[in-house]
Amino acid sequence: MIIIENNYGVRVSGFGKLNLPLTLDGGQCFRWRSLADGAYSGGFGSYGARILEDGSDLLFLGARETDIRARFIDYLDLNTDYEEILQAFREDKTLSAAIDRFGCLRILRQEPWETLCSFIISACNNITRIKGIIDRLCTCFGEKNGDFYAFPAPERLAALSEGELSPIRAGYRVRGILDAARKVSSGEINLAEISALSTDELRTKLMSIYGVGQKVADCTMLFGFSRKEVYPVDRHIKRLTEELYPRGLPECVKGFEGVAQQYLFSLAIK
DNA sequence: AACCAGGTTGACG
DNA sequence: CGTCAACATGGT
Repeated sequence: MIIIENNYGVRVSGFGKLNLPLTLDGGQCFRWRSLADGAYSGGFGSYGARILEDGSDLLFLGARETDIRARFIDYLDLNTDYEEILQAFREDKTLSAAIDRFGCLRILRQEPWETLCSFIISACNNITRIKGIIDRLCTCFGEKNGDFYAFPAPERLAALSEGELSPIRAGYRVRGILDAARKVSSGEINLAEISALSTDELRTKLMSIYGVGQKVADCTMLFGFSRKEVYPVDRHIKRLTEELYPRGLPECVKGFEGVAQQYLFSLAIK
């Protein structure tokens, strides 16, 4: 991979392929939006940026080079070789067609806290509105870094009452947000420590939070703990899986069920 | 204007 | 165990 800084920003090349629009705006995360010029503006944690595609390169604007090297590259999972994974998926007809259509969808390596909180909000909600709620959550309670509002820390949210969270208009999901913030900030759930747990133990831990069932726990594990073998089942994936794979997932996705899931989810929503 | 949205919970049989 | 309504809000 090559990373060079020039007057405009930072150019990254030689990382293989990436479907940037669908990776940043395909339901894995909720803080990016497309601009009129095709660039994506947004961020994660306390890091904001604008990302522009230039051929097979990426141009990062408005972020520091050190953050791009230390954070954004990993966030976009550019250090992972997807060729091998997708090659195996070719054995399945549906996935092969999805790869032809969508190219290389990468599984973002997001922060556990932001992912957990985001997917609590996602419950029985549509993506447009999820984005709106998270936007308000960040502008109301996140620290401002330049023109980007950081995702609020659990300590900040834990100090709030349900009433104080009403401006974000998250409805009944507020109770879950607060329970997660309280358990995480108090250390009752240590996100760094539990990242070492097995999938089943990790899921159980996450599900001890109010508003976190199996689906939200699994999305948190896939997108926030980089567990690519986890297969979150929402209403779309349930329907598609029963339809396509009544006798179980194909052997060729083993170990990367979560990646396959993201292709199927894209088929369902696009 | 009705139907739907990347569900979860608690009550009931 | 499985089913089911309630939950708060607004996008399409």
